[in-house]
Amino acid sequence: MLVKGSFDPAATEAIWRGRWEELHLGEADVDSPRPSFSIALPPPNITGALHMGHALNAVIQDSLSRFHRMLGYEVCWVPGTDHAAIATQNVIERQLAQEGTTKEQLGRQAFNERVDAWYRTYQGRIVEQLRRMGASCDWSRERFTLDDAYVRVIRTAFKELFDQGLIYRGPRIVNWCPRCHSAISDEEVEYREHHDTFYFVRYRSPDGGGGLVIATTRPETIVADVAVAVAPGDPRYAGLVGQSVIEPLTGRAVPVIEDEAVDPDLGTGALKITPGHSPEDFEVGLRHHLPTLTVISLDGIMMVPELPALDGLAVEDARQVAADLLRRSGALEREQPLVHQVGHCDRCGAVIEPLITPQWWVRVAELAGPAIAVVEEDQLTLHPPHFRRQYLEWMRGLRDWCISRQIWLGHRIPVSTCDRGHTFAWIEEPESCPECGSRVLTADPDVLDTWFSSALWPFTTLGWPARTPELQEFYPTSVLVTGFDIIFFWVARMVMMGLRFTGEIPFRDVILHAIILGADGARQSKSKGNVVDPLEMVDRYGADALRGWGATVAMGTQDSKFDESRLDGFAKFANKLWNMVRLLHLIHFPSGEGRIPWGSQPEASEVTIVDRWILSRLAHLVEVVTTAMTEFELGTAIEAIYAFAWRELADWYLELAKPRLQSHDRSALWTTRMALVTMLELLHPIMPFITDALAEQFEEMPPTLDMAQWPVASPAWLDPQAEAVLAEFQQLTGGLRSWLQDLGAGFGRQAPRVPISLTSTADPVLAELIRQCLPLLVPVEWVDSRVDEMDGVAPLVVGGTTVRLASSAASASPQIRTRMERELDQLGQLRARLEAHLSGPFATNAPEAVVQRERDRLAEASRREAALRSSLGI
RNA sequence: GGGCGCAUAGCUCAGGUGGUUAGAGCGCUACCCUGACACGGUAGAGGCCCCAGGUUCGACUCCUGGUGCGCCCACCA
Repeated sequence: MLVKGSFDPAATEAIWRGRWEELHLGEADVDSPRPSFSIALPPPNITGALHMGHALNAVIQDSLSRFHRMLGYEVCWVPGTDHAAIATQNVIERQLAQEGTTKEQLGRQAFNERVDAWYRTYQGRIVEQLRRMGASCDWSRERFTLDDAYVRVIRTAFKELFDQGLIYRGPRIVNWCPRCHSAISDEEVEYREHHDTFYFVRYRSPDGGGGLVIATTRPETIVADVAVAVAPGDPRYAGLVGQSVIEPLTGRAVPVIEDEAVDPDLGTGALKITPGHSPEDFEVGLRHHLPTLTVISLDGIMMVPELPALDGLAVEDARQVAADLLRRSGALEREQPLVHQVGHCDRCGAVIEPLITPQWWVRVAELAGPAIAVVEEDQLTLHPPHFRRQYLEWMRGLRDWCISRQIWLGHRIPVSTCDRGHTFAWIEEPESCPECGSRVLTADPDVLDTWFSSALWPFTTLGWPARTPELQEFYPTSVLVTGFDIIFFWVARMVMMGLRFTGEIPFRDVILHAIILGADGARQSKSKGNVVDPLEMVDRYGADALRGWGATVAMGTQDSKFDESRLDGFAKFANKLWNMVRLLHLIHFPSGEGRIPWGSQPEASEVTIVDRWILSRLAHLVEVVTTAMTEFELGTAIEAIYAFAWRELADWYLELAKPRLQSHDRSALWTTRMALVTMLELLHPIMPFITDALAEQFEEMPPTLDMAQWPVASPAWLDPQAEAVLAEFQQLTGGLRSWLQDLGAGFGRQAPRVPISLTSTADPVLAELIRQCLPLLVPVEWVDSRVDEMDGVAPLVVGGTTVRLASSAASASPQIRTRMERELDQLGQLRARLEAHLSGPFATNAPEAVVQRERDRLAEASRREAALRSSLGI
């Protein structure tokens, strides 16, 4: 198995995906006595394949799932996909446009077939991508927001809200997208900066008097004005309030009114009121019981038969024409450039046209209250915490949610009206009116906002509205992991709906992770060509490497540029792990297969200081990783494991233990195995493939580490003495290596060893370690010369230890001399700084421990300085 | 207009209840194909931790004010 000296991710991953499936690893058992841990996967939109943002999302959830399995939880991670009505429709419409056709030409049925084909393709792709990344979802519970059961659930939820009066239909001003030909919600409006013209237009009095001047960016809507409003008490217009002025395009008289919404400092302080085409004006109109006029069609075309010059024009064109008309009539007094924000459809980019149309609304005031309370009371926690405030402010300022869409794709609004005017919601499509029995029914033509169905996801996937065992066992879910861009679209609404329908929060913790940008720093999008396919990354670096990357960026608070080099680093790490286990494996089985045995536990007398050191480091690691994983800090966890595995276990412990391992030293074998296996267990949630493949090389392991118990370190392993000794040893080794490098000493196998002598140490344990182990790491050999016989030899001083290069060549080496002089210089500066520091107020004000540390450093510096001086003969 | 986040090595990013020697990956330089690994080893170069004040014995870290970048919210026509 480990014959090859390099890790082959593709082969390993295929094997382990198969094993996990055979073990039904992801399948949750509702009857399990274990405590439950559950996650509802944010169902990816089936608008296309997954990108690196989805990969990150899946990695976090899978790591948490596996971690909790190891902690002994029954884990239920429900996967699925979202039909994403308006988004998918747009994608397919764009595709049709490229083919030179439209959905209308195609017809409903052919269009639907097209959509189904699309869904089939991408559903498969998405599931494949998740599997390849190692996602241990419960595939037996996979859901799609358009499947039959889900449809029924949505109707149930809708009917309930409808019957309770929380859903109503009414003509109100909405964000209308003329391109999508549909209303959209406030959240789907994206504001962009526009550089437009501010037109100052005079409305005269009926008697020909001066009247007043209003300022507007939309002169084409003057024909729909029903009033002019000024701020209450504005002295400039005092005489006009209650009078009329003449709208200058068609000459209608409109009243001058007062309203608090008018800011006297803006424009001229007089505001034309156009309730049919402006949300603010609509409100003013309601307050003053003004009529509404509509002059723009659902296609964004002017409808003003009384003014043929404008009639039939697109809004943009009509604006120029209207300005022209006003200019010629002299009513346009002034024009100035204006920078302001204009709403666009976030799906297609078209400019939003506020229009009055009948739509379906959710009364959110009643739903928002509990959703605010659970966050205020910390029943539900957002991570990172600054999102809490964002959530609360949005929730508090919430206006009714427009949930009807006039598009083809999506869940139908389950409402019909009979010919006698009875309107009712249903779950199964009815044949007759439940009130009067009439069989002449008209079904509502609209479909639902995708987010209405998404809002029900966490409990619907567990079987709601039935009181299923799944719901009992796994709801509320434990944690929700999603990108912070959909906190309002989705998270907030799930909280409202969850509380409404189940009486419980839908999840306890919400992890809002970064959005992954393309390497160019822009949002990933197909049109920009900066989308990275996770599968491509898996093919190139392996799934574990991709997951390692995911762990490091998991809790970033910013958008994160995708950095492929991080995957490269983790691919190399995986290879390193492979070889670390291979080292031990080759000792037991030099030429074949076999499982590494535990061997017997060593006697205390067999345990060396190096063994004690690595176990102490291991104990720290268990502590750090456990805490980090519990707090969702995957980045902290993997960095700690990486540093331990490579920088401590491989670089130092294994190098030092090699000869003992080769002679089958009981303590070395046992310690190596303990360190390796524990490290693999800690790493398994994040990098499951390689860790399972390597754990399999050991005896007495479970079929997968998911079934292993999360490691607990023995407190007895903590060993400050061993850590202190090794720290000095490491420093000494590093120093010696530098010197030898300067000397040009060869490190090759046949290179001659440089003679050194140990002239003093404070600590006998350290002395023994140095004698035994230094030559394992550095090409040196011990000679026993007395110091006074070694004229001018170069000393290396670390702590209480001095090692001398016992060679005249060494001391004569100009590089060594230069290095010594440089070091002496640095030490002088350091000493001066420390002395100054310690003689100042620092010594009296700082805590004793800190001061003592500085004193120790000063002593160390002085000692080294003296040794160098004597050696340099100065 | 309000709010939030970020500014640290060439690039992408960690980090710190304030302690004087700030880290990782990738990249770069030199040497080494050393019996687990060249997807490797060793040594190294590279940082006024955005700027200016303040608090403090001590600030990259805390406070205030700037600057720059990004995001969210908002009915200023």
